[in-house]
Amino acid sequence: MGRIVNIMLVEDDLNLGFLLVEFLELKGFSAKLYRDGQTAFAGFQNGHFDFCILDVMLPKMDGFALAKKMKIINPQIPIIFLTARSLKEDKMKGYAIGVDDYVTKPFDEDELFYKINAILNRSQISAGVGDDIFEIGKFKFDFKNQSLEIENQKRRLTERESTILKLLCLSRNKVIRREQILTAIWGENDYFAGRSLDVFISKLRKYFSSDPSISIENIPKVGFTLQDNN
Amino acid sequence: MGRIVNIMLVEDDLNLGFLLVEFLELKGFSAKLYRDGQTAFAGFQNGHFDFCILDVMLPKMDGFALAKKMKIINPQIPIIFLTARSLKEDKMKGYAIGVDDYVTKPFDEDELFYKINAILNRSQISAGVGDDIFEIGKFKFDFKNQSLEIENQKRRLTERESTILKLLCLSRNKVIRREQILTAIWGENDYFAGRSLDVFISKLRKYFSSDPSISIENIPKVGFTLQDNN
DNA sequence: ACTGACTTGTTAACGCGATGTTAAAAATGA
DNA sequence: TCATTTTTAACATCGCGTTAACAAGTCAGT
Repeated sequence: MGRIVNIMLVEDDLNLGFLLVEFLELKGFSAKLYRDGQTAFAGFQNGHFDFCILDVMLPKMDGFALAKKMKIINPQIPIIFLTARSLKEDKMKGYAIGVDDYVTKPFDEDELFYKINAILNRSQISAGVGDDIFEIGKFKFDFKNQSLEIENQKRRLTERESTILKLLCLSRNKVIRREQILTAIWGENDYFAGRSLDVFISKLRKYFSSDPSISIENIPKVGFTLQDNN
Repeated sequence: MGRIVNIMLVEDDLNLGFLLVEFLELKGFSAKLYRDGQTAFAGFQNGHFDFCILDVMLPKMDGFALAKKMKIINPQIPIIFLTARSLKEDKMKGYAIGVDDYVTKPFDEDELFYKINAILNRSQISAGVGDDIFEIGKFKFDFKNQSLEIENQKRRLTERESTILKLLCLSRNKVIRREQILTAIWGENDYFAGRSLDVFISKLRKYFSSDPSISIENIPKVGFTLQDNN
């Protein structure tokens, strides 16, 4: 794993924030600072972070809510909470969500660094986001270029189409939950987001209809699965 | 496979030691207590532990030395240190060895429990523990993907079917009470929920009917048991 | 062993929410 | 402005889970 580890830092105290970013970069990480929960979540949807350090108290959306939504999109993402108070209740709440560790302010930078390493060593950071090119049956799907090729036919996909197809590809032959797609793309899973998703699934099915060995199947009340029998 | 996690506990204070073993077993782990570094290391060489909780101050061989030797044998083994003092140098020393976390005495048992889980969740053995894949006779039941395979046949299960089957698997060859299933799934155990359960049991029996060594038996007025004679 | 009340086994039918699909409206962006 | 993409709407369909209905089993009391 020679790749640089991307860390998301969410902290509304900018003094502390910049200090930490500087420290993390000194230690060889790439760190990006967000100052409230909402923009952080937007950043998480678009970017590709390997690790998150969240203040618990945040404007717009608190650390718990933020962590919960991020865990829906990527249940594996390691998260450390920064917290001023060390109430047991708070900690239990965090651990229930799946938070990896707590660091109580004021904290020691070196200790934070070692905790990050301890967690990274144990989490097999998914082999990068790779080249984003997927082989699906006879098709070749290029996420970056938003194109879907078969033999000499080449079709352009839209933003939503390719994002959804990528999510399906990343868990090919496994079930991906509706909720996960909805949170990843729309941030919310209300009724209309759900219907929109169904529309895109319908479109994707049409694109793959020429190859019967590829199918996008519905698991009622749960989600979808991209089946590739090759 | 829902294998039980084996924890090694090394603690020379026997009061605390027994208390912890009891707590860990209550939480569903299997725990073995050692009271000094040497015998612990001997036990580690012979036994098959998934997780270690070490006191730092130990007779014969201190926690650091012990951890270092264990890491040589199995670099992946998760280790948590129990420590009375919270000196920074001590912690750094531990993290340098590859320790996963520190817990400072006096500590909260629940917090220890959550830390263990957090570490297990991202460690590789969790791939064997929390993966929710069960072998039932010749069948392979994948809870997350809601599929039941035998040889080359693959059948999709519904939400309810798989939830109930998972409960049965978790107490395979033991009795699971009707009430327990009803509360877990329907939240209440009224007449109709009970009848629904019977319907699903009937369906599951049908799925397993091709393998006579698997049976779901009723214990009248109590519950069911999934018997696997292999 | 017989009865009667209760529990469980099994199959079928129904209702309703979830999904499939197409088209129109709204948003987006040059 | 127009062209493209996305969302909303509208209608059709499907299948899960519940309920019903009946058969079979269990057990206590006599």
